[in-house]
Amino acid sequence: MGRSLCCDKLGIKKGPWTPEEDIVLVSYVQKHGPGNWRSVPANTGLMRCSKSCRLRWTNYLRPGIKRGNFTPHEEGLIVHLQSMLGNKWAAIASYLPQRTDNDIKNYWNTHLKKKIGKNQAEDVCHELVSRYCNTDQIGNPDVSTLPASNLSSTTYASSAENISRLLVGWTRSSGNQVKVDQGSCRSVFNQEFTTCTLPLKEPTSFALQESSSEAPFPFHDDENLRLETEHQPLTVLENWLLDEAVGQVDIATGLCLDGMY
DNA sequence: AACTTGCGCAACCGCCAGTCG
DNA sequence: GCGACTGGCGGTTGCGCAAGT
Repeated sequence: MGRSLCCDKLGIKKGPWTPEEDIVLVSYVQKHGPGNWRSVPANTGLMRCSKSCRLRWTNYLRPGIKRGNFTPHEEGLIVHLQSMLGNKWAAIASYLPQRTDNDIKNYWNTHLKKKIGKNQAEDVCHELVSRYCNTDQIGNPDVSTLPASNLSSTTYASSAENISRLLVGWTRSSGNQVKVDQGSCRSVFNQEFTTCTLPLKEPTSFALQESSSEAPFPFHDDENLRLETEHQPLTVLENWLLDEAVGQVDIATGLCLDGMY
């Protein structure tokens, strides 16, 4: 038998936190700062284990937490990061500082996983990665171009560093190009054109720059893009745009504009 | 109105890694 | 080096509520 868990101790309360308990915990943390959770139950009289106190603080009471609906931008970012990092919710959360890893995990499990099939999500996100990230000299995405903000805390900073290391392994292979025309798109795989129609209901709602027939993709003929040749990536993109009800997408960056236009 | 079903989310569980004596 | 302890993380559970019948 392993050692007993703290929450197995007699008298330890489980279940939802009451407002009174929240007040006690917040008051204590405001006075002493987060950390040393072991001492929290002992010094506050809370009949909760230290782990429960820490979780309650980090997932619910911590200042700056944004609750409520996820924006299309956040949604896209989660999908994108999940495809690169897998279920590393803490790492993903480091790029959405106002969201907790628990929130992101819940949102993924209850919304995004259903919306986007596994393979589809992967492909969509490869598309998004191409647009979110600048690349370094050898084609690796530059994580610094991701909208990671407010990385000043040590936890978030170290997570961001971990992501940077993970991203090093993500490289682009050569030989594929993609071009987009307004209302339709075509992809080129190893010199072979495959065309898939993009039946935009309202093409003008997308932020096509200028009046050029070619959207300003962030990569050009002389750049390389990793795409699985057995897929129709832009068909996936099409589904993304139509099914996810993303109102406006900047084709150049892949960013959901979320009412910016 | 009563009951059932499905969903969202807060909280718990178990494992792991780091630290300390 | 070793074991105890703590904090962090990802997976899972179960309660409460809304929607459907």
